[in-house]
Parts: sequence; C-alpha cells; structure tokens
Amino acid sequence: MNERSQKSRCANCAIRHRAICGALSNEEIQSLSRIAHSRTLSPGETLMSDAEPTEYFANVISGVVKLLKTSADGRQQILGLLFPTDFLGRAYSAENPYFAEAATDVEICCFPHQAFEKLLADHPGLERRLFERTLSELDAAREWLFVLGRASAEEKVASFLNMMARRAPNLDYTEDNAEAPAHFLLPLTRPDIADFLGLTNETVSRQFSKLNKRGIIRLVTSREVVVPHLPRLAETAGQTELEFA
Amino acid sequence: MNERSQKSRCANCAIRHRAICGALSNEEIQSLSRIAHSRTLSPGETLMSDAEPTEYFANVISGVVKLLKTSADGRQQILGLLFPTDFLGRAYSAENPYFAEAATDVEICCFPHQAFEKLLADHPGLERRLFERTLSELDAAREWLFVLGRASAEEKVASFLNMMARRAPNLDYTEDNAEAPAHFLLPLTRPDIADFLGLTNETVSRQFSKLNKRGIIRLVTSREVVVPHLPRLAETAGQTELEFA
DNA sequence: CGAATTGTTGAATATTCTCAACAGAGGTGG
DNA sequence: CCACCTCTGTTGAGAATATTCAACAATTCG
Repeated sequence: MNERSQKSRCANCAIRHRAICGALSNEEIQSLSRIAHSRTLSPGETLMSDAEPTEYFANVISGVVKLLKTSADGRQQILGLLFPTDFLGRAYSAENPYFAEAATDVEICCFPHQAFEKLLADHPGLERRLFERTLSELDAAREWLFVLGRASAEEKVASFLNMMARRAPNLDYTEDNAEAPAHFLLPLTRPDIADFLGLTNETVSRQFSKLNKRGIIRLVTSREVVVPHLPRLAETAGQTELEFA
Repeated sequence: MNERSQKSRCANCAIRHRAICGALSNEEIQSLSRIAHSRTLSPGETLMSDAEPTEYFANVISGVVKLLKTSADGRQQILGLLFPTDFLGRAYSAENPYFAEAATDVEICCFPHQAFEKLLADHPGLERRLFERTLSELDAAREWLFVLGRASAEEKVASFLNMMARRAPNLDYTEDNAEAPAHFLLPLTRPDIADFLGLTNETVSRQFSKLNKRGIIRLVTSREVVVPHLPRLAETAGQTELEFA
C-alpha cells in the first residue's frame, strides 16, 4: 500500500486522459482525488478473488493484471489481460466472477464502491464511457474465443506476440510505424502465456524457438522480443485483422 | 418480413417481462410499440454482417441466433448463442464486429437505431438494464474461454449439453428440478456444435455416441436428447459450477 | 555461491483431425 | 407414393498435433 500525495493526485495522473476518468472535468477530477487512493502490488499478488466481494473498483496505472479462472483439478485459463487505463471490478455488484492477479509489478488507482457508484450516477458521461469499455472487453474476449477455438499452437503464439507488440506498455505502438521493428518486454512468464493460450508451457516454448529460428521474432532474452517486421508476424497469426481492444 | 398487429403488440409480447423492455412501464411500452416491428427468419439467414452496418437493434423472441466469426481460409468459430430475451446489436455504433445468423427458425423484434437510442437516453433504467446484459454476455464469453482453452473434447460436449439443458427454449428449466430428467431439442446441427466448441463435427459426433453409450445422455433422435440425471452430466463437463448467463 | 524458479529441448504417448465410406432423414418431382 | 437426391450424422483407419514425462540449461533471488 503506497499512498500518493493527496492534493492534485488525479490531475497529474499518468493516464489522466486515457482512462475513464478522462470523461471528467478538472473540477470533477478534484472530487475524484478525494475518494481515490493508489496501491502497488508485486507479481503473483491477488487483487480480486471470486471468494470474497471487492471493496473497490480500480484503474490500472502501470503493469499488467491477469484475469483468471481455475478449475478444481488445477487447470488454469487466463480470461483477459488488463493494461494501463483498463478497468478492474464491476459496477452495481461487489461479487467477482473470477480472480485477478498481478502479472508484473502493478500500480492501481482504487475507488471505494459506493463513492464510485455515486460518481457514476452523477456523471452520465462516465457511465457511458464505462459501458463502452465493457463492450471493448466483450469484443476482446470474443476475439480470443476464435483464437482458442480455431488457431494452431503456432498461430496462438503469434497472435499473442502480435497483441503484445501493440500493447506491451513500454512500447509506443502507433499505426504509423506498423512496418517498423517492434521491441518490447513480455509481461508474462511462459506458463502464464500457456494459460492464456490454452497450451502447455513446453508447447509455448517450442513455438517461441520455432518463430525465432524462422526469423519472425528475435529473442534477445527469454523475455525480451524484437519483431523485425510486424506484418509478417500478423500473417503467421492468421492475418485475421484482430483488434485486441 | 412478418408484421404483427400494430396496437398492443409489445404489451402482449411473449417475453414482455423478461427482455430489456421489462424495464419500461405500460405507457412506455405503448411508445415502443410504435417504433418496433417483428421479423421472422429461416435457418442460415443472416441477421447481421460485419461488412455492412445494421439499421436496427433487436430482441430475440423465439429461436436461437448464432454469433460467428469466419477466417479467410474458411475456419469458423461461434462466439455466442442468443436465446429468447437476448439482445442483438450494439448501442452507439452501427458497426458490427461479427456475423449473426439464424440457427433455427427465428423471430426477432426490431427497433430502428436512432429511435432506440433516444429511448435509451430517456429511460436510464433501460440503459442500465442493457449494461447489465452486456456484463452477462461478457461473463458468458469468458466462461467459454475456459471451456475452449482447457476442456477435453468430452468435457466440451458435456458442457454444451449442460448449457442446452438449461437454455434450450422448449425446456422449462428451474433450479427446483435440477435432479429431474431433462428433455430437449438441440437447436444446432453437429457442424454448428463443432464450430461452437472448437472441434470437428466427427469428434462431436463421437463424443455424443460415447455419452449415449455411457448413459449420461439418451439420444432419442440425433437432435432430441434426454438427460436422465443432470448432475452427472455437469460432473462430466468438469463440474466447474458454470453459470451460462 | 547455492537454491529455486523459469525456460528449453527430446522422446514417447495421447488426443484430435483428416480422409473416406456409409447410413438415415427429409424434401422434390415424376 | 415411391425413387432419388441432398444434407446431416455416424463410424473407422491412419496421420498430425499437442501433451506428458523427463532431463537439463539459464536466470533470479537470497
């Protein structure tokens, strides 16, 4: 738990204009500051559990959060990844249908449940923005349904890398340099990637090696990736024009 | 295209209180009647395409609708199924991220885009209800992520049958008779089921035969199923306490 | 520096897919 | 009304793909 200075916290927030808070005016941001507090977590720490209700909503400020579901016999599936500006928790219900866990070092900005719902009620623009984000999450989940159901192991790993090349936080991806080399750090371990793609870590590792040998990616270290030519990676992923909202 | 009598159409609607319209008062329903029209479709007909914007939102009144995504090389994945009371189309955007196709004979109730968005703006309860349905869709999509990523062919088919036992329209499933035999018609063909589960139709067919031999289901015809003991089917599906919103 | 975690690779196995043949149901026209 | 055709579903045999088990390398952390 790592509290920031109280006064202009939100106004100076790194994701001030990209998160849902972007729908709020500067005065409204002031009142938001009063109810918000930030928190830092280490990899593996639980942010949210389906066993107990959550007392807050949160925006991801930095790092990556895994949403996951585990079965009784230990199988695990990552249902989605949250990147900076993404939202964690659900309006109008404190129940959580799944787990959320920090994949990397994570910083989140928390709003108490009740106060946030009041804010929602007072600012229709905010609610609308939240709704649109939920639709994006739905689109993203459905994109992955196709990947999990119909892609080969190679296509799955390529799809994942393709998504990471766009979203990995330390890379400034823009449409302009779609053909330029991409260079980024993977926020997930091999077993995590496997849990995301519905594969085993061995299969993921083998596909990384194969893509590396074929020159579609270059593994600087096991976590550091260079993609010389993004369209070629996208092609390997099945060129299905994915959006990854 | 099959227009109904204009006057009290909505008030007499079979799903009046279960669809999102249930949020509206009787007077409001009157004004809704004025902008709504119903349509019937045959199996295989397209309701919505990602190629062209849709001119309406719609509620499913009867039948089952497939949401699907097809890749360039012909692979197909069903992303979700819409049952009566479910909603088709997206607020605030006429673009569709995927296809919608009638799986059975289907009757839908259509609202022109603009008129419906006005209705949404005027009735916050309606918008809220729409938002909550979207959250349910998101939950359902994420449940299937687990099934597609981590379930065996047998578990996939059992999960599907388990879902059908609850939702197949001609079965009145209630929590009370969770242990009673279920009896229903499958709204999907074997290839459709395969596209839903990320399998081939041959594998689906083999798993049906196996479950039939083991007595977990009884195939009256290829489309008519009896489940003598639902908990046993749920157990075969992986007992993962699925909700299938 | 040593232990523990993370990642890679190989060989054998299991599962699912592909290709192919055939059976049953449903619809159409002679 | 039946013969025929098509579409849907079933089953088998062989092939492909991913998993399991296992050993080992590399990296990180204390």
